[in-house]
Amino acid sequence: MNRITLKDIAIKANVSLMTVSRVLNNRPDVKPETRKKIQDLVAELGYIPDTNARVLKGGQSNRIGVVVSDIKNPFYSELVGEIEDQAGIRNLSVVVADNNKRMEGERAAIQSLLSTFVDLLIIAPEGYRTEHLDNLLRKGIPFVSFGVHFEKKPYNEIWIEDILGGELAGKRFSDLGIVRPLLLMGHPKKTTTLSRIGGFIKGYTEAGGTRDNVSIVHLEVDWRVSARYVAERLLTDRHDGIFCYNDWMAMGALRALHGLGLSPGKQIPLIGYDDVSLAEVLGLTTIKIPIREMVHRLFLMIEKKEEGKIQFSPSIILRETA
Amino acid sequence: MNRITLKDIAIKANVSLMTVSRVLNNRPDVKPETRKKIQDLVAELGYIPDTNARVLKGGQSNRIGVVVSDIKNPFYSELVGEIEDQAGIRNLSVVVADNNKRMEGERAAIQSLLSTFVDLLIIAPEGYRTEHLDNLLRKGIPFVSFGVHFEKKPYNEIWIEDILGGELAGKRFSDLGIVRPLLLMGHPKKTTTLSRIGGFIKGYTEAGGTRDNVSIVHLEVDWRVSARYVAERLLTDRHDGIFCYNDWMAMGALRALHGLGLSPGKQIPLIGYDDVSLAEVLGLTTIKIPIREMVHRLFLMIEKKEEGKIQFSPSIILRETA
DNA sequence: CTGAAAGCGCTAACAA
DNA sequence: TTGTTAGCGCTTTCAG
Repeated sequence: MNRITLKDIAIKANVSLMTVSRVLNNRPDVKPETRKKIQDLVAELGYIPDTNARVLKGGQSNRIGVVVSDIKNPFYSELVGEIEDQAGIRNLSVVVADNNKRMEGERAAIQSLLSTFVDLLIIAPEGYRTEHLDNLLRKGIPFVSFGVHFEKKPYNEIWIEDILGGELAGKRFSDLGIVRPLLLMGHPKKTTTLSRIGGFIKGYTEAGGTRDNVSIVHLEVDWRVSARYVAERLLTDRHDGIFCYNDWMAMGALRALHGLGLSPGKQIPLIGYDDVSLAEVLGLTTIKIPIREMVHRLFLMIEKKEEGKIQFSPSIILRETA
Repeated sequence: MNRITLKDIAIKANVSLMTVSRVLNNRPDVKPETRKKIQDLVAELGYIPDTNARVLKGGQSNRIGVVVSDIKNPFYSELVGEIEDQAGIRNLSVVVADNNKRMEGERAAIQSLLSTFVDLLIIAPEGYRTEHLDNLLRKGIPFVSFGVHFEKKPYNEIWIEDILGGELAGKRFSDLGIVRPLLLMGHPKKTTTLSRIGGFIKGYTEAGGTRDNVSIVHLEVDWRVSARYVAERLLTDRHDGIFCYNDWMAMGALRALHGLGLSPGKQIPLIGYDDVSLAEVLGLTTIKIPIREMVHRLFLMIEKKEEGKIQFSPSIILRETA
């Protein structure tokens, strides 16, 4: 394999390692001719610096790690896409780790990213256990929590006000006269789940709905699972509206509604969450999380080395399904 | 930040660096008590090995790099998801680089992955320029091309027979009596584009269709772009069927058809390509690329250090839209 | 079974 | 403006 190293270049150019290093790092103190000669050589030989060595020496890795729950979920793939775009502009590599929707996976994912030594971790946490995040804090490893709010923890965060998101959906359902809403939710311990449920009930009851009529089901966050649930239970349980934890699950519900010969929107209102581009295609009414703006802000935070908690507000996007 | 190193452990355990290293690498020649003591210490201190140092010393990085065109395209996010899953099982990290749909981006992406030193690159190439791949070959950097077939190049490949895929769509359109098919395709120089078009024409004409009636348009691979095209041109150009380069574009076409008040399938047949899970939800007839099986095979290839070209065949999945 | 020495590619600090 | 030295954390080799 025989990678080309600084040394190779130094020898060919008849200078020392350091001179080459200086040129590569754009240091001012190199004679123009020497610089030129080295630059030509670098281009000619196709030299690629070894980030590992640089990191070992205590430098930046120019890598950022991203931990998401499931890259197949379009919310996360759009998130990673935005991060990729912003990172690309800044010449950063993105290392992605998928935790397979498991809390335990989140620990493993972080561990794996740490061993490759990234400059910063962006974590979209499962959110109901925090020891591993506390650990990062203790070790002084920089990270930002994306999406989830930990009120009592001093983590840096870019988060979204999920209670408001739930409220918007609840109010809408009440306005539409839904009397037996079905909430297809994710893991019952996740803060996001709890906030969305709490918000929904708040919005629904404040607008006149009856709390006892709200059915909440916790399912695996996967469209196939939500599709199956809706197909099997919607009619027997006589629900007249569905609010989903995210668009990914709503997509399954939509599929099932079509299968049942029901028209989403006309007969059974359906609201998703996230507003991935899929939602627009499906005509899905949903609660929008402004991913792009959040990621943009995230990078500003990184660059300015700001700390703190930045809150974004969701909004409801009305389309055909509700 | 003060990461915990081998040395820290060695000092605490009153042994040398080497003994600790041996324990961590599961070498047999360590006294059981010593091993136990060190393992306890490792767990207690939360030691995480530094992959960079290991790599520098000439070891494996346990990282694989993946270059895709656009992670927001569900085909690629599913691909990365599958790779993640397989990699996770094997304790490998996945470094993703998005080339922003640009050829030039592909070079940059590869460059960036090489500087972080991955053991292997998985590249879903744009496919109409190959110098950078030839370069990898020359340097002896292991990589596998995913999806695209380079007949005359000795690259390792897991590829899909796109001509057959196109043929299946073309035959279907001819069988359905489509007389003015519209082909919404990607970059005109990509081999995959060319194969799918060539295959379509072959299948279409062999089944009785007239070649001159086939309209081919090359668009940016993005659902918004295809949606706009269909909305603006479908009716004026009197097309009666649409075959898309992939499901991502088909999704846009579907959206536009709904907007025009046309029923996909009944009035205007629509066929996509890839069979991402989205397609199932949308009831989209499509040409299936067996991603999971391909990735599975890819990892077998990696493990056995096999070389060569492995071909998969697409199949048509009939759903509502055609 | 355990340890000492050397060196991977790079850069910070100092020296010339 | 350029070079020398040392060392980041780890593993390979060789010596106890």
